[in-house]
Order: sequence, then C-alpha cells, then structure tokens
Amino acid sequence: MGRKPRENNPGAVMAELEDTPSTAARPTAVTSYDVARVARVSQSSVSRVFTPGASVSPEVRRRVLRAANQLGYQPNAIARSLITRRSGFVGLLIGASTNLYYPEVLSELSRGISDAGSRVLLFTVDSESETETVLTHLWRYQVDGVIAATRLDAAQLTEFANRRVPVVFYNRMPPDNPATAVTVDHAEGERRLIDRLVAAGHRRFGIVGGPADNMVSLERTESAIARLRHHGIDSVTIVRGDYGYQSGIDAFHALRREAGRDLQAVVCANDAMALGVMDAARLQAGLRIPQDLSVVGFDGAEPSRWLSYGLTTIRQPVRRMAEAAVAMLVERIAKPDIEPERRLYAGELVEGISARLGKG
Amino acid sequence: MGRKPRENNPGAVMAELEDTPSTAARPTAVTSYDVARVARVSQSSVSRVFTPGASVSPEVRRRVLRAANQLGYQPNAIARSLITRRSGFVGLLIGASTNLYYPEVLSELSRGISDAGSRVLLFTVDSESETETVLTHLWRYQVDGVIAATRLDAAQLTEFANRRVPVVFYNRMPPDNPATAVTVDHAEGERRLIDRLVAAGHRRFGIVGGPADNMVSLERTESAIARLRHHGIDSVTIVRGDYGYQSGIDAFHALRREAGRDLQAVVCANDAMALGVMDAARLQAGLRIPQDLSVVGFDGAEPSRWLSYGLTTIRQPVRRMAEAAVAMLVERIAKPDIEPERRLYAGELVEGISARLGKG
DNA sequence: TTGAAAGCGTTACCAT
DNA sequence: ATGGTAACGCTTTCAA
Repeated sequence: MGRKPRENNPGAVMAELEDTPSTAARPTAVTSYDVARVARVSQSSVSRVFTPGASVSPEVRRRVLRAANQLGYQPNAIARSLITRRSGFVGLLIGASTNLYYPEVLSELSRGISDAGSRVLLFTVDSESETETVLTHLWRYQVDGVIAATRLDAAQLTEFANRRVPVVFYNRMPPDNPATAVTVDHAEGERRLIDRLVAAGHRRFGIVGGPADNMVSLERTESAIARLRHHGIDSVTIVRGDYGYQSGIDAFHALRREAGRDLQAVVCANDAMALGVMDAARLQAGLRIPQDLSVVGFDGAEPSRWLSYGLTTIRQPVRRMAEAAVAMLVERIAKPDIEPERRLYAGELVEGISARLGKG
Repeated sequence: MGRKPRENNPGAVMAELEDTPSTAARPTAVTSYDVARVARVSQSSVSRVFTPGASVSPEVRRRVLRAANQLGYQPNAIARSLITRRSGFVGLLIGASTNLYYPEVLSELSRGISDAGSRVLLFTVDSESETETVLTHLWRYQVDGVIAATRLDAAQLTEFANRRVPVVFYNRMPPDNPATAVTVDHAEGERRLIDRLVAAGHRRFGIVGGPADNMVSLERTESAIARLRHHGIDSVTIVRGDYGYQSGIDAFHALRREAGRDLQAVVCANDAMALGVMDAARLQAGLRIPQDLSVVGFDGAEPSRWLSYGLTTIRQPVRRMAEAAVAMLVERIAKPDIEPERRLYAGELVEGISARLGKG
C-alpha cells in the first residue's frame, strides 16, 4: 500500500540547512525517507545504496551518500531485521565470572562474533534458575544463534532445536546429548600431566575437583583418576572446591587432613584453585614447591604465569577455540541442519616451576 | 490498512495438534496472529495480554495464555521496538581486557542492566580506531543508552548528544567535556595512600603510571605527585607502564636504574602493575617487602588479596559504582535532558602487607 | 536502473 | 473490554 512517511521530519529538515555532517540537532531519528527527499530519489534507491551488491547508478549513489552523510543517516537495523527475519544477534551466555580466564574468552568470542558481522547480546547467568528468563529474552530478540559457556538442560536444548536456533557450547558438554561444542581435550591434558608427574616419581596424589554440577571439572577429575589408576595408583584423596582461589586454600588443608604429610602432588581442576593450593602450601604450611609438593592446574590463565607462581598447567588455545566456536556457529546459522559436531583442542603443557616433571 | 497475515502458519498449525508446550516442530516463528487464531480472539487482544497493565478479561487472558503456551509464542521484541521506538538495548563499551578487575565490573554492569529491564549489547573496543565502527552499529541498533568504559573523543560525544542517546562513563572522563560519569575518587585515594606512606617515613618515591592516553591513570599519577609535593617531596621518579603485570616488572627495573637503591616506595596506577613490581622486587632484586620497599596499587582486584601479595591498595566499590552507573543511565533514558552529573565514590583503603603505613 | 507498493510483527489509536 | 486499522522503517517483488 506504500507507506506514508512523515511529510516533514523536522530533525532532518534542520539538518538540511547545515553542512556539517552529523553534528546538527536532530530531535527525531533520520529515516531513509528523509534521505530520499534530500537526495531527490525514491526511498527504494536509498535502501539499495545501503544494500551491498544492489544496482544503483553512480550518480544516484553519490547523491544519496551525500544526503545521508549530511543528515547523519544510518539504516535502522531493527526495521531491517524485521523484514529480513535475521536479527544479526548472537546470544552470548556466560556464567558467574569466577573463572580467571573468562575475560580472555569473552573478549575473543566477542571479537569473533563482530568479525562475522553479528552483534553480541550478552547474558550473564549467575545461577541456573536464571537460565529460563534468559532464554525467554533470547527468543523475544530472535537471536540468530547462541554461544553458551553455561549449562543447558535437555529440555532447554530441545527448545533450541525446535526453534531452529543453533547453539555452540564453549567448554561445556550437555550430558547425554549430542550437541555442537568446542572444548579443550580435558582427558588428554590430564593424561599428560599425570604421566609426567608419575614419571618424576610421585605416588601420593591429591585431587582438587570443581563444583559438583560442572561437567568440565568432572571430566578433568575423572580423567586424572583414570590415568592414575592406569599407572597402578588407586588410592587418591579427592576434595572439591568451587573453582575459586580461596577454595584452593581450603582444599589444601582438607587434603592434608585426609592424606597426611606424605602427600606428594596435587592436581587441580583449574588454575585459580591451584594458585590457592600453592599459597596455602608455601605460606601456611611452610612447604617448598616443587621440592616438597608438586602442584598442577588447568587452563593457563594469566596469573598462573606470574613470577610468584610459575604454575605448571595445560594452556587452552583460547583464541583458536573461540574462533572455532564462532565459525561453527556461523556455519549453522547459514545451514541449520548441519549435524552436531564436537571439536576437541589439545592444550599446551606449560612447564612451570610448580611441579617436578619426569620425561614425557 | 490492516495487515494481512499468513492465513495459515504451518508451524503454528502443527503445534496446534500437540499438547506439549513448546516442544513441537516449528519451521517458522509463531506470531500473535497464530495465537489469536487458536485462542479465537483478535490479534489486538493477544498483544494486550502481553502488555503489562492493559485491560483484558480473565477469560480472554486465559485462552490467550493457553494458546501462547501451546504454540511456544513469545512476542517479537524487534517488531515491538520498531513501533515503540525503544530498542530496550543498552550498549556496553569495554576496552581491551587488560584490567584485572574488569570481569567484576562487567558482570555487575550486566546484572544491573538486566535488572533495569534492558538487554546488553556488548562491544569490545580493542583499539581506539575501532570506536567509530562500534558507534555506527550503536546507531543502527537504536540503543536506548550507553555505558562506556572506553575513551570517546569530543566529536563522538557530540554525536551522542545530537542523537539524544545518553552515555554514562564508567571510570573515564572525557577531557574538557561535561559528561555523566561514575568514578572512584582517584585523587582522594592517592592522597590517603601517600599520606600514610609519608607518615611511615618514606621519602624516596617512584611512580608507575599507566598508558599515556588514559585519563584515569593520568589523574591517579598527577594526584599522587601533587600530594607528595604537598608533603615537600619534589623529586619523584616516574615511569610509565601499560596497566599489565609485565609492565610492572619492567617498571620496577626502570625505576631502580633511575632512582637508585634508595627507592623506598612505589606507587602504581593499578593493581596489576603493582603485583608485577612486587614480584620483580622480591624475586628478581631480592628485596623484602615491605621492609626494604613499600608498594601500593589501585583498584582492589581479586589477585591483590591473594596470600602471595596482600597488596595495599584502594578498593573500588564496584557493585555500588555499577549500580549507580545503571541508575544514572536509566534516569537519562527516561528524561534525556537531565544535566550531566559526575558521581565520585570514595575507595576503601585496604591495608595489606605490601607497604609500611603510618597513622592515618 | 528506478519507483511504487506490499509486507515483516508489533503497538497505538480508534470506534464499538 | 474488544476488534479493526494505521503506522514503525526497512527490504523486496514487480513494472516501467
């Protein structure tokens, strides 16, 4: 029926008098109709100028761009989304920021999403119960896809499938569900750590696990235990932390109570707890590291490289993993029916000074 | 002219047959027309049911909610934004994530924005040159407001004003421009640190500044120098870091070269550099802290509290500041013409063990 | 290549 | 309280 636009957009009119680009007072937003009027072309032409690969004559393009610049016009992405049925949003779900290496992950993911031409809609999920609320917003804002660094249960995953919104998990795997994910190879990393520790002669191990509901920490812990068993080491003391530094300190003392003084090595599910263990061992128990006790972590967060620590750990290739996650998502936004894929990245063993390691 | 909707939305029709909520296959998104048809009411009524405070009879509400639930309907926020002219987006601009305390800030801001009923559109600005691109996206997505933890120049600020998009700065102040901001009271914090250090008898000071273009570090550094001068201490050695841990290490050695062995106290523009200074001093130069050297930082980032450091620093009240930033923004979204306001928060002096302090 | 008109899914404003 | 229709700002046919 042809829209009847505001005959006279006062903001635009004011700007017409100016010659400075985008510094004019503009009470109401400039639309393509305003630009069309100034450029003396149709609104369709304005649209085409801002549509990559559309056919417009050089003359029209010139006039439109001049008018647009003069008025400070930017196409309204919201209106565009409505008609194209693609929001251009990627939902980014991240959990409580206890993880030391999250800032890196976040900034890499954000960069990747921007580079892919999408916008980041950020949701921090502090507790599991918030997830449903967050999902509601995701649906309302018609996100094209989601990168999740949080837990999603089976029902929630089904809802993604029904709505045909692709999800890629970052370092999380929903249990019993084939889903697309990029993760560091937890098992392989633990295997290498354990092998090298055992090769150095360690026999009495303590393990500091992460939160009970965290699949990542569970997998790391279980891999470590399995590998120790492989080496004939069956009795291992296990305590659980919450991924935070303080819980590493507590875990160390708990281990000492349970395992006694002949504890030789502590394997932690992440770096933050490992640093806590190191501090408790050295500064509270008076142990020398690594002479009296070896400590290893997982992730390769920045503080683990600081001089006070020199933590021996498995470094995640964060940038590559983030890029992969984005690439896998982009692929699935374009072709929603690609089958789920799980991509495993080998971490790099960082030989710090917090553990005595034998030959690989 | 009255929209003529898809007469038969196949996805919705399929779902009608099911009784499970939201688990049915749905090739195309469910709209309010689909819900209206199933509930046997007008589309307007559906809209009202999802509009808080609109008048609908209990009977209609019941039928609509039942149909909506059955179809897995969620109102399309994008379409809503188009007509209401409010996107519900708050743009969050954060810089390179070198700052240790950014994770906390980010998660607090994100929470605050969600609580205010808005969505977070995240932009990480790795370099100044990206800012223009980011702003373009902000305009296109019609953000209701922006919280900026990055630098914006005068022209960019003018553009915000012209477009009537309110900005609140977090710990940044654009030079020579009245803008709304929430910052920790850098000057007051440095003053307290310096006073206590001087009271303990320190006379030979070194200062580790931040990046040259960073107003925050500039203000901290200059406040410190001014306060030292107030105490009659005029000759101070100043070196510049980049806010990162490693630059703290480098800064320490640079200070020693320039100031010599009688350096007594090092005042750093942030915690990360202070931790680098501590490590370099203790582990590379063999100094005892605080007996041979006092070190103080600024921010109160988590690692500064770790046992290995116990950094004496000024802790930002991050939560309160984030809440204030969000509140100030929300206020300005509602009433765009409120005058700029700068809110200063006093930091808390954390008496760690990295510095000898005299009586306050 | 260009312009006119139809729609994307919602809210706003009318009548009833 | 309810239903009908106009509009939000854009992209996308379809003719010319």
